[in-house]
Amino acid sequence: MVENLKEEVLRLHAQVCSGLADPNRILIIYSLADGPRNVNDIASKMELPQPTVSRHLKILRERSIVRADRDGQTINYRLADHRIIRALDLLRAALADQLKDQALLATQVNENLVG
Amino acid sequence: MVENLKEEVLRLHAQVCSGLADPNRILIIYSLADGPRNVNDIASKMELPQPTVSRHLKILRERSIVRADRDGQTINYRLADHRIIRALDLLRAALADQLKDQALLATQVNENLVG
DNA sequence: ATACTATATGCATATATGTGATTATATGCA
DNA sequence: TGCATATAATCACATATATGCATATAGTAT
Repeated sequence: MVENLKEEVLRLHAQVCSGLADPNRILIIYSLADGPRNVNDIASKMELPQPTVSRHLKILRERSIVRADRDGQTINYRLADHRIIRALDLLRAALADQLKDQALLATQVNENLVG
Repeated sequence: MVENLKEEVLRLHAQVCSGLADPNRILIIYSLADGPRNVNDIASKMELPQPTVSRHLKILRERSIVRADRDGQTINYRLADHRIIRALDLLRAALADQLKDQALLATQVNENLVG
């Protein structure tokens, strides 16, 4: 019973994470970091077809990463929880350090080859 | 040029995130939080076939989420950067709050229906 | 009703997943 | 050096899911 609960939470967890697995969706999330945006704003900013953005927003909605508020004709999307930005920033920091280390390693290898 | 760089980093970022998109991989990551483990340990602990775990580990390796160190006959896997645990915990906290809110909302709706 | 905005659907293509069977790699010992 | 063993990775297959785009539908305001 407890195992099922754990598994369910894990599944949800993974579901949230799968919402982050596309570059366009990460861009959308960051574009919402400053405040709400509607679909067309995001689409024109990202230079993507509107249906494509809409589909990504649907995925983000289903995972409760963003919320939709209708305001007249437009629907504004906003982040459901800004901790997602902090989580992404943590991953970016880790990624940056890793790339830095790889670059350093490449330089050292190159120096060894040259020197 | 700068745009290409940004896109490349985003792609990498999404690649890292896609490594988190499977429940079994999240379990593997958490099972490595306490220290290194080899493939068979993880497989028996998770009750999954060894090739399945090996495949997930390959994905995690390709995304530099885990690193492999050979020690004699066994290969021990460890987390490349523990910030990934912090990022996952942030997402879990956000998810937990959200589930709590939903439960609260459900209770309130129920009270309204009953009372 | 009409124009405008946003969402949903259908299709083709591409990628992910789990599992059993097989192969590869490295170690340990004669 | 050569062989046996333990460990891990890969292959092959079926199934499932994700993606992009074009088109169609639904909802809102004037």
